[in-house]
Amino acid sequence: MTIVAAADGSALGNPGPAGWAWYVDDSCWAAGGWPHGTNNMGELMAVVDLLEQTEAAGLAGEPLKVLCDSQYVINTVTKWIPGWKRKGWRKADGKPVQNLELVQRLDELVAGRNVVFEWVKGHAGHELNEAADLRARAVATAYQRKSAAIPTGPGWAGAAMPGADASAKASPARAVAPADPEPALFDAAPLRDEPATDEETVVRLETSLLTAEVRADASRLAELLHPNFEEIGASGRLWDRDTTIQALTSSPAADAELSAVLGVSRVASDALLVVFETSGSRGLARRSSLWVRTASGWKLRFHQGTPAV
Amino acid sequence: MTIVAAADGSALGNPGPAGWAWYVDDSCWAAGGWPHGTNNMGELMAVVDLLEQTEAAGLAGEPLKVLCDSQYVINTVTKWIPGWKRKGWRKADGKPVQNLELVQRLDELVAGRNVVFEWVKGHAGHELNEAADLRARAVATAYQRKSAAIPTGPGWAGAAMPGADASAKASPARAVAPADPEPALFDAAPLRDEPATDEETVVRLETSLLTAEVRADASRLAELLHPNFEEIGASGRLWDRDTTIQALTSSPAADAELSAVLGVSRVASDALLVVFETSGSRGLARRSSLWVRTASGWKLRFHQGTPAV
RNA sequence: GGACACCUCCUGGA
DNA sequence: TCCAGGAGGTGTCC
Repeated sequence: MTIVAAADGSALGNPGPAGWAWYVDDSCWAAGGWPHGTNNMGELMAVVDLLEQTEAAGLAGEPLKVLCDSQYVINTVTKWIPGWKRKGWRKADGKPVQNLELVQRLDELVAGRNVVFEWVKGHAGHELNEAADLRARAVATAYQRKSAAIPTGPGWAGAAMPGADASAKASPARAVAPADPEPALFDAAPLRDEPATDEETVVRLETSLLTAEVRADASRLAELLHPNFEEIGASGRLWDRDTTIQALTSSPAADAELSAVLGVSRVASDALLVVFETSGSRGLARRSSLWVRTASGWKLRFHQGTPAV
Repeated sequence: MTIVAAADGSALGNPGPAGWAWYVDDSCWAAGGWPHGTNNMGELMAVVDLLEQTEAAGLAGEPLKVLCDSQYVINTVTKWIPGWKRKGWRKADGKPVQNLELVQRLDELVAGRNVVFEWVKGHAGHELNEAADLRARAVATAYQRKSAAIPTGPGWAGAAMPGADASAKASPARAVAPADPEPALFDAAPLRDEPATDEETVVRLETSLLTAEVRADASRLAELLHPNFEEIGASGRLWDRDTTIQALTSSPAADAELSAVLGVSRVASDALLVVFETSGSRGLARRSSLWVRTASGWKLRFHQGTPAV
């Protein structure tokens, strides 16, 4: 039989704490989210996860109907992707497509599957849509409260069970009940994808920039340096992005190491300032780095170093 | 003396039988309503009538403070009207502004008057607000019962009297000549001067920080330096806010001047990065300043200087 | 310019 | 709990 599921996303403040969910019935739904995301990331991820879980459950051959209130998602998958591919994942205006990773996952997942998308008006009383909405919002709220318990749902029952195999499928309608009779609504935050805080992320990135490995890697540098990156070096010299990448890759040896992080502060919702010290062949230097969050992650926007007496 | 009045509206069922009222004291208040109206019509009309009656009483020159629990009314008069005018009385989404007639009356009435609006939380025990609320609701209830008697209040004593004219003003304390040539001290959106861009503002502030005048002024410094201000000085020394203010005020002489602004970039919606050069007794230095916008204006969050070869 | 979604805030009610 | 009257914004695409 055709599987019918609703998918929805939520982002408090947008961007802000975000959640996604898909829902078939009370014993078959899943949800997740991020400490910081957009409404559209949520809308996309809800569909991506639905496709992944049905596939993992061996239902890739089953017709699937996805109820979705986001025209962005529906148009992405049914209209816009072919054009974007043709243009190297560029939009009509030449700028890169947003949420590219999710969009490409969606594109691959949908290939060869029997899926139809149906637009439903949001908040109009459609039962499945409301159920997905509720669960997506619950996750966003949990992230907002920095709650430990993220209500992720049972997923596709049977698929989630490591032991599930063909023999188990003898049983009725929708697979086996999980060993735990409890519907398992609230999983403790799974350790595996414990989201690092933004502060941790940025310090990790900062540290990586001091390693020879990253300094030798032009594409990694290009990922980490903001398009408008500038730097005032410890010598007082001004550097721009291209010059910096060129200089680093041509002599990547690490010449200083991070000796202390003096502070990591959020100076705007999407900007973190890291103040730290390095020590190396040229002595102690105090440094600041301004990291900003973009659609494709945290980028170093500005750096300045000053030799310390 | 400054007149202080509360204004409030009420609509049973919303929309439904509706009332409005303003209140100064038990002998000076007015109320009215409609058989069918909205809460916001009531909130607007309460202020409109207050302005009309004070004007008719010859008190247009008197400072007036309006206590109002409706953010809709306060934002309308202090923030949104200029934008609506620019867009032909359209809202952000292109649809027409609601309650247009009342809004335009309010706009005309407020022009050239010395009015301040203060938001008070509804139903939080503010005496004047409760008194106005009571009277607005009484009118709405009267309309609901199709009562013949609508409690409209005494109005502005004397003003409501048809015979009131200039000669009557010999009487009490308040009142000043309405011919007052004073132009409008209304503190919302001064239309007269083009607002500076954020970039201009921040460069001006940055420049002012290099003057002896500002460096000597602890309270001005306290205004300009963010509560979490930090600095890496050109010597490599770390400074915090208090230490900086103390050092500057104890030896405020300007020891460098701004020789070039190398860039002003928005790194977040409320954060600007200024990169510039100074030259002074200790030679050339390249510097960066991170300014962030707070409720009380732009504040310097971080500064770093590096001597240039 | 259009569309869908995600919100934020205040008030008024039943 | 539920609903309505009002405004502001962002995320995304065409």
